[in-house]
Amino acid sequence: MAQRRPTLRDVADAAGVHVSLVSRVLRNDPRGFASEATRARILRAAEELGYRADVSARGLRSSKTMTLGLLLPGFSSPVYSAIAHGVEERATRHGYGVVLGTHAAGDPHETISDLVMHGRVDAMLVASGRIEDAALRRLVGRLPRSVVLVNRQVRGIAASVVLRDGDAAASAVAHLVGLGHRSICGVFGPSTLDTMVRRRRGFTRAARALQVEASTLEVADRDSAAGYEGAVRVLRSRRPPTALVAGTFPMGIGVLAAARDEGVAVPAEVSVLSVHNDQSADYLAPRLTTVSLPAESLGAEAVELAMVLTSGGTARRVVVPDEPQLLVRESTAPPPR
Amino acid sequence: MAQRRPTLRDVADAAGVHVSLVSRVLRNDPRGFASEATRARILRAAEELGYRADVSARGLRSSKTMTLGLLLPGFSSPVYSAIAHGVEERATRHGYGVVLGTHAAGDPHETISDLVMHGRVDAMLVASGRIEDAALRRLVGRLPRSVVLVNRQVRGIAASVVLRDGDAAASAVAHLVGLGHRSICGVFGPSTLDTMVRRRRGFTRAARALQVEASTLEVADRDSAAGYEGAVRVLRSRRPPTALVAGTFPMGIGVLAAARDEGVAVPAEVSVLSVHNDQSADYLAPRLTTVSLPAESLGAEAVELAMVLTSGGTARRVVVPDEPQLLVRESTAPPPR
DNA sequence: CTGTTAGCGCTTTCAC
DNA sequence: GTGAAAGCGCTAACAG
Repeated sequence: MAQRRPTLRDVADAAGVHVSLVSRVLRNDPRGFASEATRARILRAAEELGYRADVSARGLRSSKTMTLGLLLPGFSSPVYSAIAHGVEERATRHGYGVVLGTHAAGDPHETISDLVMHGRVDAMLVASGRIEDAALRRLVGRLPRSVVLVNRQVRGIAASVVLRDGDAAASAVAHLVGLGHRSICGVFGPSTLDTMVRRRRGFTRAARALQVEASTLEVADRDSAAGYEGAVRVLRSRRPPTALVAGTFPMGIGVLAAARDEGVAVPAEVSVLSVHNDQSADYLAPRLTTVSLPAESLGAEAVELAMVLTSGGTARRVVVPDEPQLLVRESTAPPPR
Repeated sequence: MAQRRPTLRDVADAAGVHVSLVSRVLRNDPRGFASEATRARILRAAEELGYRADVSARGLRSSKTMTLGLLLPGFSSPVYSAIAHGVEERATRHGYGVVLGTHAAGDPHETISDLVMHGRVDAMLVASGRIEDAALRRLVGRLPRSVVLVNRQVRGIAASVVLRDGDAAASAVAHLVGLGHRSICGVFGPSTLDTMVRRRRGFTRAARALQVEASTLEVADRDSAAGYEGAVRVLRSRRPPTALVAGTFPMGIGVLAAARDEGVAVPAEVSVLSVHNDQSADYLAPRLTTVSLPAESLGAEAVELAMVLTSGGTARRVVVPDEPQLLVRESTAPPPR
């Protein structure tokens, strides 16, 4: 039991050939066209011994670790979980491993440089909104072809993947206007997060295009507490809107709670809607209408872009094309009167 | 820019010594007591060059990858996010990396064996409830000292870390009984998940000890939908209980929604309580009373146990000692009448 | 078609 | 105290 893992050597011996040939055959190296007979023998031997290439050895020799680093600020938001899941799944499909780096409290630089500088990873996927642009640019400057921004764009950094955040917000506005609303307020997280900026822009643009009165409120965070706080302020204002758009799903939960605490009926007196969907939307009171964005694709596409980069391709800005999906539930209705 | 990473060789040259000495000094190898002077020179050179040992090379030579594998079924439940976070944080503190393996759809065996057999990791932390006991035992049989079960115990596998699930459920019962409830129902997920089994046992034991009427219902899953479905059945039964305990937080959300849809007021007509807490508890209607369990510690303790194992220590069953915390919010109250 | 020969960057005996 | 040399398991030139 627990014997040592078989090496290339073991396979070669079993097949009666040289290790290098085994290596080539197993990797489908173009220069390794063995005769059908030996090829079969090698494959069988490898199979029988349960041979798996040692990634350390391979990495050392070829300086490809077959590993991607994923930097997250933590798992505070369901979006991060979705990204992680999408990344892991797609990376696996390409034979890549994923090493996790979070930096809830700590210094993101430390995390990144540890991963990259120890030669642990071939590329870094950075899905943290909290690192400043300048710091990010500095980092990318030192590691030109191996950083992909996820759910974020930064001037001067070419490789990034984002969703149609603006369109999602616009679609929320369109839905409300279709219902008859003429006065809508958007509650968004801090404009240091570029998803929030894009959603706010989409919101404002759509409102202008549809000629409705629209205001936005920026709050300090993008969690339920921030949504709650923002909604309280809006609902207590002199002329409250008839509809509220929350910048994130957790914020939507907060907005709903605020309306309840303020004694404002949803959707009878005010409609509520959030950008981004979540499983639990169906279990809120009332069930929250949302605009769904494919967060898992974000991870998958980021991996694809990383694959392109590591194989010498050129960086691009990717926008995941999936149309935002409006999911009408119970929290939106025509305005009162 | 983007120059190649400095090697041991570079540091040695800069310090005017041999690589082997650098290696020993940098690792604080007991056999490497350099004179204070050279020691200082080496340290300075390494610092200046920004030297970081290449993990592949180190792994190849010492067959220690300084990497832990974390197997999750996905990020379906917030508990998995918490575990991942706890693992990552603690592993980093020990200088270990974490590679993620999920198997939402795919074959968990593939994931595990890929990770382990490619020599990617020194140990595997298995936090999936979905793999069958037998399969797990088989796996551990082949990799004796490198598998740690997280949030799960399996007969025949010594290394595991769990929380005080039973006590958490018991504490929920105690709270309800203290409020005056005499008829309580527990809705738990499938008994193939041993957290569910432990919670159900704790529930039943506490009810018996406190001499109240208690029944349990097993539903097919442990998400909001399952909680909803279970609660509907309970609330429509001939003699519904005055209180419901949900086996997980998502189930608690579902139970709340079911009560609302069935027209049963919470907490006036029925009290609801969940095992496990979550941020969003404060934003539900009504705010959900929960029993909090330290899910992040689960990850941290699993890493500690893995450290023990990889350094030749003996496997043990760890129960994270933290007392479950009852967080009373709005969903529990004395029974009607 | 297949084998030989060098290392990748590091740790680890064993010398001096 | 420090250096020399070997080699972890693999891939990549170059031979044949």
